[in-house]
Amino acid sequence: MAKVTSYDVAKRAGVSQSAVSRTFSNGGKVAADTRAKVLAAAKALGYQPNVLARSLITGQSGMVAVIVSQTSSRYYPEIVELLAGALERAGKKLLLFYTDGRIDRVEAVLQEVGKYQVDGIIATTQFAPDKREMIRALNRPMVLMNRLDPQGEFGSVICEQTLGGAQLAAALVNAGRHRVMLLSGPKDNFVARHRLMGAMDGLGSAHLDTLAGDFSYESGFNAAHQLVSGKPDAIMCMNDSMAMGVIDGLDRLGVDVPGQVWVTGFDGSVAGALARYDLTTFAQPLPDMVKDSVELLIGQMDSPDERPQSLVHQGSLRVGKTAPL
Amino acid sequence: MAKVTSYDVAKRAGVSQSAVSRTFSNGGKVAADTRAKVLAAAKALGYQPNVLARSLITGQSGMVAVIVSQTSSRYYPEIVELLAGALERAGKKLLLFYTDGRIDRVEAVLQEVGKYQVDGIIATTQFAPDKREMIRALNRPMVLMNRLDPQGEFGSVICEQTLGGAQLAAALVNAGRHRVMLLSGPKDNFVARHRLMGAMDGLGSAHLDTLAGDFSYESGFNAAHQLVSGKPDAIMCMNDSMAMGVIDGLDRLGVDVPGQVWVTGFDGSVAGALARYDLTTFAQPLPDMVKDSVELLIGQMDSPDERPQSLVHQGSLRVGKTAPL
DNA sequence: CGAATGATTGCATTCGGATGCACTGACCAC
DNA sequence: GTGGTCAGTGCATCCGAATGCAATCATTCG
Repeated sequence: MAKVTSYDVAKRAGVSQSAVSRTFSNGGKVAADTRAKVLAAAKALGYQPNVLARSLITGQSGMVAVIVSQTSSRYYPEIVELLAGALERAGKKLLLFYTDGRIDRVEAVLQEVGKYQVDGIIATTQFAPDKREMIRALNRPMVLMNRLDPQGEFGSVICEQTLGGAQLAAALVNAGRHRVMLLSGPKDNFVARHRLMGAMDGLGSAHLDTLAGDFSYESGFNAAHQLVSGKPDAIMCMNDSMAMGVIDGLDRLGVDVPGQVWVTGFDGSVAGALARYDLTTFAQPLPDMVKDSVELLIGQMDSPDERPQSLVHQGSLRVGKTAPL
Repeated sequence: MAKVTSYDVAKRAGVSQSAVSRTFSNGGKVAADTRAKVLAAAKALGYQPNVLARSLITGQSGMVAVIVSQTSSRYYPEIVELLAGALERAGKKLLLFYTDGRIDRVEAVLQEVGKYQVDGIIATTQFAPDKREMIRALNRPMVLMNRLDPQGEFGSVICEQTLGGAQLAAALVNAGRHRVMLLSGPKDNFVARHRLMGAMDGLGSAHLDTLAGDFSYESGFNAAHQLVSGKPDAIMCMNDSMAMGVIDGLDRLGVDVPGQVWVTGFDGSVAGALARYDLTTFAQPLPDMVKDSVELLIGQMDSPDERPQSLVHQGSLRVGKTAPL
């Protein structure tokens, strides 16, 4: 009922605590019948090794910290869900941290992460440059998702954002769109900046103007009015959530999509693919990216001295009905 | 750079390890200047107390296990996200477990949970009755969300499902719907069963037939054809995800909602409220439920001997355009 | 001025499990 | 029969922090 320790099991099995420990850890040498006795006793008592105690010695807790910035983008829950599955398959537990997107929260979160002896970190958050030392002090393998580490100190898995933005933009221009409005994401956000850059490159003179959004559905919804005031023939939103918001905002204004104006997103989220939205968007291969992130992290855990890799994925155009390319 | 322990801090501050420990734990008595010295040294070295080591003594890890069954319902990510916020505010870390809805996974997950000395458990999963002993053996406070513990051994926060189903059904009948199809959820699912019961009660003779779904968008989409084959005037889906699937499936079949048939959901999810779906649904007060779950859990942690509470929330009808009640 | 009071502090031990080391036997070769 | 090999085993110690207890010190009281 109460706590069962390896000593309890040892006593019941008539062996030493060491034998119990060896039975439950990997490398241990234990005779078959000893192991059997231990397992029987353990089962009878309902013994479960205390991973936290084990971690004191081994330095391995089996937990991976996942840090996501909780922007209102509906994309993040999708990432977390996929990560949960991938980490589970890798035998790791997921310790979840949200930063609310606020920079000051990042520091607090990093402190908390440091207190738990996680085996690694997967982050989709922005880190201020002056936090670098703090992260280094954590001394744990880390993989950034869709954030680039300019100094290559941490592993990263990104999707070609700039190129994607450019491709999407070029496709619009090729399809005869010449008055394109942009709805940007948070200014300090990595993907937002790169997507925007690419989009502007690809649009060239077809670029009408840029409004500021924050990745949330609401910011798209609210921007709809202003976005169409200049009579654009297309609106490029820097993520799917905002695109959905824009579409709904336009609906309310009586503006037809794609009849009067085209709208595109960016992410390739499950939500954006819902039939009633069916966004034209630049889709990131999220399942692959998640899988790679975990593999990269595991790799870094196994060989800490190797220089962390940076993986770049290519996304692909997803043509939906909001911009019939 | 490497690991900094309380001994390192102690040495640098010229005090004992005990003093360091007392500085960082709550109850400790430390003179002001000692504390200052310790804090200075800790800061200089980048010391963070090792929570896992601490947990060995205190029995408190600061982590709460959240177990969700990953049905394909898009509602679960919303729950996880809210829980993350609420637990964070309570100063707890979230250790995330998915069961994939498979019963055999539940046992594996419970074992894993047992190995980490979590302070408590919040679960939205179904537990087979024979797992009861196993859960009891974990000996940890637990709160069930939208699952009822018939024996009142664990705390629970639920929303009145049966009543909700009945209210929604009655509203449909009152609005003149007399040929109503039902799309059920997973057979062994608590909320699915109760919603269905309520719906059938409320419908009475207006109940045409029931098809089996599994809470996923896809199951709704695929069921659309069969659902309308009997010329119903309304389709009640036992969750929002399926309702969205049904609507999209009907779209493809050229069936107009709500023109030819009304469709209702159940949950009150954020996704279902998207303007292009705008579901009529029975909405659970999820933020309140999440808040209560965490409070209940904390309460159980503080006073383990008190009998766990069961909180029942009332949901409310949300009238959208898929069924203009 | 000596003793009592109370606040700090350090020592030693503890939590639960992993592991280096020395030790025991069994088994084999010579 | 003797020496050697090697699989299994237990002992003792360690991981990092919390805490009961006794020791220390300053302060206050009679």
